[in-house]
Amino acid sequence: MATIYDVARLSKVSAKTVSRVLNGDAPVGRETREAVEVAMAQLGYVPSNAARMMRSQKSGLVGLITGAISLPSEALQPQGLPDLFIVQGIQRAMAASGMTMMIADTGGRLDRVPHLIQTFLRHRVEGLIYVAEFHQKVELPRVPATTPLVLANCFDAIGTPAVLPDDARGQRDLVSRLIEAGHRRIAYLTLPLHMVATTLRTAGYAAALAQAGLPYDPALVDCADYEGREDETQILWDIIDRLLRLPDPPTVLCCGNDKMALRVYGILRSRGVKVPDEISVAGYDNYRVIAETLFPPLTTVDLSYTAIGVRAAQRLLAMISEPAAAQPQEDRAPLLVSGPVYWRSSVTERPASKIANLKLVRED
Amino acid sequence: MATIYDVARLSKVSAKTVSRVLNGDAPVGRETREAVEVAMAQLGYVPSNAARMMRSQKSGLVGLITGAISLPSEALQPQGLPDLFIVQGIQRAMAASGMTMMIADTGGRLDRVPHLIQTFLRHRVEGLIYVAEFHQKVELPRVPATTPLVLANCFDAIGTPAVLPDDARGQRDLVSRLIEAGHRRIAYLTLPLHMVATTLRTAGYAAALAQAGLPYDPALVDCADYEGREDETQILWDIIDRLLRLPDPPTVLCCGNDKMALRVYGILRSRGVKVPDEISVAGYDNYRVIAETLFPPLTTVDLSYTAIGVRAAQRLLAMISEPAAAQPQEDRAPLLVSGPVYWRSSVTERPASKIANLKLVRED
DNA sequence: CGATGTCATGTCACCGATGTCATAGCCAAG
DNA sequence: CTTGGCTATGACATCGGTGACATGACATCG
Repeated sequence: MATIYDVARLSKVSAKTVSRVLNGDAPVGRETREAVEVAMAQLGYVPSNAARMMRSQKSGLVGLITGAISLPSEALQPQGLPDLFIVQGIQRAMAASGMTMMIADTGGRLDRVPHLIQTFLRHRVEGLIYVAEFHQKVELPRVPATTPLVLANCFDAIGTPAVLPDDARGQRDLVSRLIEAGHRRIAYLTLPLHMVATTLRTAGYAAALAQAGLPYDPALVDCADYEGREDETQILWDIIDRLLRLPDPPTVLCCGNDKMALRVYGILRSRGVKVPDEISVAGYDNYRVIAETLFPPLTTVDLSYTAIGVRAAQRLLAMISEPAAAQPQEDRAPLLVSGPVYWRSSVTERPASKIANLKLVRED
Repeated sequence: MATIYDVARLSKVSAKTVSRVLNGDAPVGRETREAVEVAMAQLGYVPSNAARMMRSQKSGLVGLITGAISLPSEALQPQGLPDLFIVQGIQRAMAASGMTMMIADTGGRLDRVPHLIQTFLRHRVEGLIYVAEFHQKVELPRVPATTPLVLANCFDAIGTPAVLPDDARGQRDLVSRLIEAGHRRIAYLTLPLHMVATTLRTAGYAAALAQAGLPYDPALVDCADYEGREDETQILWDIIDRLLRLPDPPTVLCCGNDKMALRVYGILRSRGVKVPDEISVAGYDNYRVIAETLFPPLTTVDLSYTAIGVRAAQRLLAMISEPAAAQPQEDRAPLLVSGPVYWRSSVTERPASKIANLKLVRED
């Protein structure tokens, strides 16, 4: 591959002048510049970042580590989608800033992370982002203090800057909206209890009720997702059965995520309960493939993973450009990203009170 | 950041000896090695890839370009998932080979590709992979012949090495399996006609029928996806309505993808037609969030994007290690990747012939 | 016992850019 | 006519490693 010296020779100037043409950091005579440009084009010259980096000590690189790492359990949903959306968001923001991204994934093995970080450091990345697959607590190996690190969709015990979904607010917004629409008996089918999102969203659910002066009825809240269990559909079926038999049954089922809502649709359908005429259903994630395609389309909360990615990237870029130690302490707090409620026809505006109940009787 | 000279000074040897410890490419005395290792640890030394690259002329990098680029139309499904799975596969294979991946996405703008390639060339990537979002024909700017390029999920007019899903075979396998299960009237609801996958899968559908000696009935094949049209659910409804009213209606609906199958479930449900008792449904993609979560779970064809990614990476690695021009011409042919049929309970083994028909009458 | 080979290590140039400093030409101000 | 300032350019060192080659100390072999 042609070097700057080849270009210099061909255009009969010094290498330094070619460098000046490349970087435009000093005046270059018009004719000289043109001659150099011709020579570069003719040779197909592409400057070497490696050489440039050696002098300038700036790599223009950021490293991204992703992977399905969980601290508590190893058994997760085998999806791994959210992190990919986050990656897209990060990529977008990084590209806009002129940074090039190096990406590596752990393939689920936490023990590989140190090695990946090492690889990135060899390339002298100017910053690192770690992306988790779902909102969780992580524990990463220390990275040199000179290399800024941002956590996306996760946080750690030592206060590393993080960007997180605002689960509490999302669920609260949704439930508030349901209450506005006239719903009073709102069931909440949660994701596994050990998940951070579950805790936060349940709090959001409770907050919305409290704000509206409605009672929190424990009978309406149940964990409906025991990941990996064979009989998960059966569990969900039983919970729905129990809810529908309540003396004062819910008029809407809030599901832990859109995927659960999809399953709920199937169960309700096989019981002959019509959505939304007889009971409303809401999800979480705005997982469009499901939410928009389901019939009727699903009311849900947007969990904009892309936005989390963008914010994480911006946060990292700020840390890179700033004098490092100059981070005010409020900047250490996690940044919460929230998305809007998407109101679709799976929820009625004026709930049909007890029709679901009647239906239940007919079914039996 | 500490350099090799710092390590050399601290451990009282020459820089070259430190280099030998690092690379293990020449014998180093036991004590010397240990002293060097101690010094490296003490200084937190991380070798600079840039410097190494300058001498060795090997970057250990591969570039990956991804993005929602379509040649024919700009209006696509806003999903962008497949390419991300492919990226995961590539990443996995690359990591296994010791390569580091740089990734860039086009954000949908084809005109950015040259710039991205330029960036990669500056980093002296040893190879490039271009990943498309769905099976399509693309037209990329020329890259220097010295940098191998592989296309994943797409192909071009000039025979660039490619890795593609075997759509024809996948659909043929599925339909053959349906025929084995006793189905004779198999409807096929295709994706948009301009898509490469549609042409190939329709051919696969026809091939399976031909192989079994069954007639190809044009009345059973229809395009059910006019992307972006407002009334797409209506179109699908009308098609299903027409199919169910046929004198000899289908016993199974093969959908262009799992997402369409999800929509079909909704329509059938609202018509009171039971799946699979009254009619069977099959999808394509094995999009697990849908296929496994739907009730009943969906029979579909696995379109292993991850495998496409792995194969593309392997192909690129082969091109990198080989003497380049030594590619036999059969290696120029696209590599087709096929996945298995996932047989789930949305399809009956012995179809209930005309019950769907009766149902239709009742509904009216 | 000298020739040869292997081990362990060092010296030095070089990879391809850029930063620093020098220099030559030109023009305007003093 | 100097002098200072600006433009346009080049010489050279340097970034942090590695390749080529050299060297000294031993061990082995015929």
